[in-house]
Amino acid sequence: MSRGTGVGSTSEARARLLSTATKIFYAEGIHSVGVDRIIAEAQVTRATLYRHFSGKEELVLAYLDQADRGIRAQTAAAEASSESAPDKVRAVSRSIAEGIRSPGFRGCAFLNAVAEYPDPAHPIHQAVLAHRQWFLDTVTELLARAGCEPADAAGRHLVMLRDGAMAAGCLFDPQLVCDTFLQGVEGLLQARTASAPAPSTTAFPPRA
Amino acid sequence: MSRGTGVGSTSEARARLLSTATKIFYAEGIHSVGVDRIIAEAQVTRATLYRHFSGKEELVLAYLDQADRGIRAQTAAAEASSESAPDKVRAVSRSIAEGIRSPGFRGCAFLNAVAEYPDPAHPIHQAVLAHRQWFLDTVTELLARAGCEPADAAGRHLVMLRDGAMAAGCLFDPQLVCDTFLQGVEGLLQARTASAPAPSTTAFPPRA
DNA sequence: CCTGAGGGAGAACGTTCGGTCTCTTTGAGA
DNA sequence: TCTCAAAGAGACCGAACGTTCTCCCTCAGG
Repeated sequence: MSRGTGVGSTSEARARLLSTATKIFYAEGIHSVGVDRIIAEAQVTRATLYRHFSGKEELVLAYLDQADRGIRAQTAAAEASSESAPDKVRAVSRSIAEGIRSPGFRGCAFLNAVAEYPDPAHPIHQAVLAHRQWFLDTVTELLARAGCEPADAAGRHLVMLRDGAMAAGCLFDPQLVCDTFLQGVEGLLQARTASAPAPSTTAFPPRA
Repeated sequence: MSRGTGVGSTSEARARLLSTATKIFYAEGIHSVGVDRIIAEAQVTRATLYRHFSGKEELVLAYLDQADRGIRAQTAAAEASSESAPDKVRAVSRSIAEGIRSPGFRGCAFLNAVAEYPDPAHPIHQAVLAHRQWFLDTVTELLARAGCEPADAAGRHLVMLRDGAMAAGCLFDPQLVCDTFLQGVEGLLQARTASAPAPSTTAFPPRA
């Protein structure tokens, strides 16, 4: 009844469904949440869910797709915020750290999802692999332009630090995790580049 | 004598149950595996499971406890295999890399479990936190004896690399992940130790 | 001998799961 | 005005979930 005013061509119920699924799947996991819970919280009937998605699996895929788009946009924005290639790497790393520090952080949505779908042939598993491949490629390209040699090894190193930071960010003190991560990135940039252009303030040798 | 589900029980059926649960939970996750599956594969009846464990949750806790004991033993063995403190760090890291390279590797049992139990108050979540705290303390102590300063930052850095390596080890080429991890550990040791030269020229070996 | 615990076999519990169904109401465009 | 897709409401399905139960067999210790 009093649902909404000016309903456009884009389905409002579908948007509510997806945003609710995103919130709950990320916060509580996938297998442990039933569709009853999602339709109740989205204030949508059962039939509406299956009108927009073929099943729970497609809803999960839509959730991951939305997370993927969000991360790509966030990364692009961070990349665009700096001029030099090394500073682009730093900006992307800082945006990752901001995510870890933000309230409600529950780790990497993709690492969490793949822990629940270990079968490599499963569509959800493959969606995670695709996202990770994009991130590795993006970051390797950035490091190459920053003069890191060899760029692929540097890219794997940066991804490894990110994975560790995302995994630990909701298990340890997020601030300490972010500090460790950003120090690691700085060390990586300085050690792998020949010229070693440091941003005057923070260096790898720690403060106190 | 031993009432309830004491750890010291010497029951043959219980051992079969636990080893089967370990295998299946690690390979396929926890929520997605029912007790029917476990009792069938362990060739044990339903009643026998509930004679030894109060429920599925206690079985999961026993699974994690067994994994914890295994990792502690493996770490102790690696530690004992070397003389100098820095070499002990290298030996522990190498044993981690061996695990990642070994067939059937499906990531860190604890990171996988905590992805399915995000609630910090849940006993399973807390078991993961306890294991991680032990590992951080162990590794920090080792790095302190290796002359790393400050040891706590170095410990967090090493744990972050390990977490990243364990997370990626079953998503990328394990060999590349191990190489990246061990290079990261070597760089950490050389950069954080006062005695080592550690100028940024030779901090990270460019290529193995 | 008897006893009693451990285990096998399996029925059954109530709940929740993901998914399908019918029927009605709504609201915007032709 | 009429039409039709979107959405609500909710009954319903078979299966799987974790759990409890009864009954019977076996075998070592008293």
